[in-house]
Amino acid sequence: MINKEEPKAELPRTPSMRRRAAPTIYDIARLAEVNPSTVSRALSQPGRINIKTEERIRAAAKQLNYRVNPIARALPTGRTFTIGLIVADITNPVMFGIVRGAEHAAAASGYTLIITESQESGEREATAAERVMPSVDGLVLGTSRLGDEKIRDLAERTPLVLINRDVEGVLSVLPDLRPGVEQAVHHLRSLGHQRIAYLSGPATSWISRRRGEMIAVVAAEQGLELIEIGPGAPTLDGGRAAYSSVVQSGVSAVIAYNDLMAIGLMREVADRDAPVPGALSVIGFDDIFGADFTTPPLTTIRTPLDEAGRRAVALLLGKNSAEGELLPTELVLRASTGTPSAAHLGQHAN
Amino acid sequence: MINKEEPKAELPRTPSMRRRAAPTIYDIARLAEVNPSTVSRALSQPGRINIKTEERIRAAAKQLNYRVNPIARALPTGRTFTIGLIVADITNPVMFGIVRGAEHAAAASGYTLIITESQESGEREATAAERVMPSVDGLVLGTSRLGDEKIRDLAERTPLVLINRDVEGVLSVLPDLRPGVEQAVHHLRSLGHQRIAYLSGPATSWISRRRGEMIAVVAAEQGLELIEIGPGAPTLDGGRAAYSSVVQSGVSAVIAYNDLMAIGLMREVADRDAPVPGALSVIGFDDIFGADFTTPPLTTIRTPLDEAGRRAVALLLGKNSAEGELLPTELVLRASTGTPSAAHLGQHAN
DNA sequence: CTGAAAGCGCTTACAG
DNA sequence: CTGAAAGCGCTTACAG
Repeated sequence: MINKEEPKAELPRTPSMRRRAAPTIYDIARLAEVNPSTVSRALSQPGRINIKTEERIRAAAKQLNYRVNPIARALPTGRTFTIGLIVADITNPVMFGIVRGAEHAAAASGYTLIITESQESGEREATAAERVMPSVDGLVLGTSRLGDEKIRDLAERTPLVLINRDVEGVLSVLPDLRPGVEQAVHHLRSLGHQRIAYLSGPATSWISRRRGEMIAVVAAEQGLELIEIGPGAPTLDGGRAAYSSVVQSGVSAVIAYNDLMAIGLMREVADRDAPVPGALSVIGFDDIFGADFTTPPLTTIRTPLDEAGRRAVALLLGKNSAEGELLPTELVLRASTGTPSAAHLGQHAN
Repeated sequence: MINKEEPKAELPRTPSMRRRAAPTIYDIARLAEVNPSTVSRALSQPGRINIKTEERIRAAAKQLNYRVNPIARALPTGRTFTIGLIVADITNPVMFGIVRGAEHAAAASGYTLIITESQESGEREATAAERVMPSVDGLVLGTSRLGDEKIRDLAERTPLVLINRDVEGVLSVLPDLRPGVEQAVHHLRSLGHQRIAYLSGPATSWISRRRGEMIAVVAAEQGLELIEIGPGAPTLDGGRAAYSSVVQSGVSAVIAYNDLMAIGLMREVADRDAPVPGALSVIGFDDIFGADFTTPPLTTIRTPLDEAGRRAVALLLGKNSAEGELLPTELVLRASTGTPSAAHLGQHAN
């Protein structure tokens, strides 16, 4: 489609838009007076052939400004040197960290990243995976909404690493939620909160359930009453939408599934002219870009997103120095948490 | 490297990690009892062959759960159905909008996006372009740091679209800076500012120069004195670093190259216990995610980033319905701008 | 409409 | 060490 376009009359793109044929190993072979197979060896396995010959070939390649065609190389070898990353929603800043870490790790190993979006749909995620699989050496599912079955099925057909998701027999990079959650719950309790809520994310999100479970465990340990609200969309709007449930629940503090929901909830509270943290203390998860820009700055449980992306790619490439190791979490104390006031949002629900 | 790894003894990944051979058109041909070339036609050019035969072939393909191998298809056709997007820095939230828009537009046309980062280096950008070119049907340079020469050279070898950069004879998507800048400058003047600064971005950024030029033109028209500060890194730190120059300049308001610099500057001012906008009014460019989270929320000149990414891909794919049309800009009024106080940051420089 | 063949640009056993 | 050949999974003139 691109190349078939007739040049528009008004645009002077004479040589532009018309692909110049790239030199191949045959061109080099002719120039260096060797067999193409020798060129291939010289270029892809340095040191394996006569040094003189190799030098001659390299010189010819340089002269022709030759670049290997990765597509042509991929066909016989099955190695594409690209990695597919599938995320639920690129719009979500949580992904930025993962994308960035994954891109850097991939680039550092000479790999290219292909990013695809599933739009929070398991079905679309499966389609995307199938579509991209033949072109990649492996897949990382950044925020899978797929069932365990399907994930195992994919893992049988291609190297696969999961982020924030645990499926028996499949590689994954997972956080150690306990330290961050302990610090958060302890922080709330020491502030005087007695009744708190977990605002959960998408029902299909494994990590949302895990976060809720860990909070439940720790809240019980520390003698706090916990109410679960949700599920909701992992977005600003999802957080805003939870406002009335939060009021009804009678809690004085909420830990949201992620920073986006936390921020959305804070803004809804502010829009109702109630103060944060006076009327409601709010804690998020992730520490995304901008979490410290909010008013008040958001207290949040940081999970190292960059590191997750980086490690997922490392696992995929077999550089699994840290295989099985959990990523640390920690509470980042800012200003969205405080002493519950007598007039907190949920007081009349008691 | 991935497939060669010996399965670790402790991991029960027997069939996992070992690629199951995918079915090919030869498998289908055998099953449907036709020639492979017929299979190819049936699948890639529906309606071109006998309907009965086509149905038989489709049934066989379905039964085998066949997916075309895009790499194998790309070799004879030269069409990869993927697009390369090169950005200076994925870390920069400005890119998020572009990436998102580009990804959506690409996906909508059945294309896959490859993202590469040049890390603000023209040299690395050139390398990335060369590396990725054989695998893509076209390139969009999101924030090119390349010289005009090199860009033209690339454009001669592959379909290419520029964002925020104008090079004769090369397709590009550009903003119409005037309305946004006019509104911003007028806004500052009506607030009582008389002496303002433009905090410029990277010296190699074409759009940074354009923004500065447009501000200069409009400031002159409206009778404001303009000082240029910079160049600086287009980051939070770049904004912070400009603090002392801003103080020295004696201005009461600054328009920064982008929101990141604007936010960085605001935070530096706040860290010095000076109020924004009292001590200094600050305006950014772009309206990135989080620009409305800041304290105070950032007044900024919005440029539609998603739309830029989307349109760049559309141009690349020849769906150039809006070719040559400029993207609109507008001032988003928030709270980082106000009346200059007598005690503004730059007062003693006068 | 369909088959047989050649070719896309590489890699890699197999000989010599 | 190097050449000649086959093959990766497709597509597409060329015949029939």
